[in-house]
Amino acid sequence: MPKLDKMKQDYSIRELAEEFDVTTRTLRFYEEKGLLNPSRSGQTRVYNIADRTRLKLILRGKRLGLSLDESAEIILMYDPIGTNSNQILSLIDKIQDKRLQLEQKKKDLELTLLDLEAAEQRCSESLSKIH
Amino acid sequence: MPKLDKMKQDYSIRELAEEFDVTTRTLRFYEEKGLLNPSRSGQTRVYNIADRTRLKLILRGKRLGLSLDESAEIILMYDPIGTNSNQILSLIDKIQDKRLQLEQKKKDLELTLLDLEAAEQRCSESLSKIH
DNA sequence: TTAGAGGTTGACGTTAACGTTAACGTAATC
DNA sequence: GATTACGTTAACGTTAACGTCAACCTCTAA
Repeated sequence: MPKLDKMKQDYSIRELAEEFDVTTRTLRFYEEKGLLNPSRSGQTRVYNIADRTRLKLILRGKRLGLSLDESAEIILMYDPIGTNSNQILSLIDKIQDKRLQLEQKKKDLELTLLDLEAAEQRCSESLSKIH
Repeated sequence: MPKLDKMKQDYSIRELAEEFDVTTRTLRFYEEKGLLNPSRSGQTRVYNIADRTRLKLILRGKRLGLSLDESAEIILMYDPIGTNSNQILSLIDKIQDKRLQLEQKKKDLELTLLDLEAAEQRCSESLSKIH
């Protein structure tokens, strides 16, 4: 009886690259740096849903201005690696650190958005003066 | 009668560098790239309060993961350069574009924060299970 | 069987954002 | 007048994150 698993999905390197609008070189590069670990069919890379998710997180990190190393660090935080109390406690510390950093980033972002809003406002006023 | 102006403040390159925790090389580099334009006393650079503000904005941009060019672009949006309607309209467009980009960035940021929160939660639960 | 579309591993090239060193000028201080 | 502290320009070095070849495999369709 064949095991039918609708959820199981594999992707070629090209499929994944096109979906996320990156090059295959990028995917190989991420693998070199230890950010992705696709399995192999012969020589050929085979990506599964978990790899896809990791890639998504990496690219989200990039959009936030995180380095690949930083994204890798954060992704590691999502996985329950440590098994003893000390490891978990140290992980909690690291998570809180990152959260603070990102909160700071969020504040900077909001300030910039406010500045842009004000600038747009001034533009509109200039326009209405010109009539 | 000497003009006493308490607000007028000048800074040496070192003062500014130390205040913002960057190197003097960085300030000279920003000038090369057209991001700063300090006046000169002889050969020596003299920064005023406006230069300081621009630097602050550049560094804020960096923390957001913006490139220097992007920051320069944004800073230009703060100044009312265009004087005719078309220029102003085009500026408003650009401002709105940037705002959308930054809003997207903010969403990504918030997602990441949620993920980290969840991760921390799981850690805490692991801990309480260990007891 | 050959042409084409996919994959692979090197390995060198490129850009941004500075770091680093050299070689020099100047002003105060010991 | 030599050292020290600060400034200058010029130029080469460095790192991250890929781009861009080249040279090669492998399967399938014409």
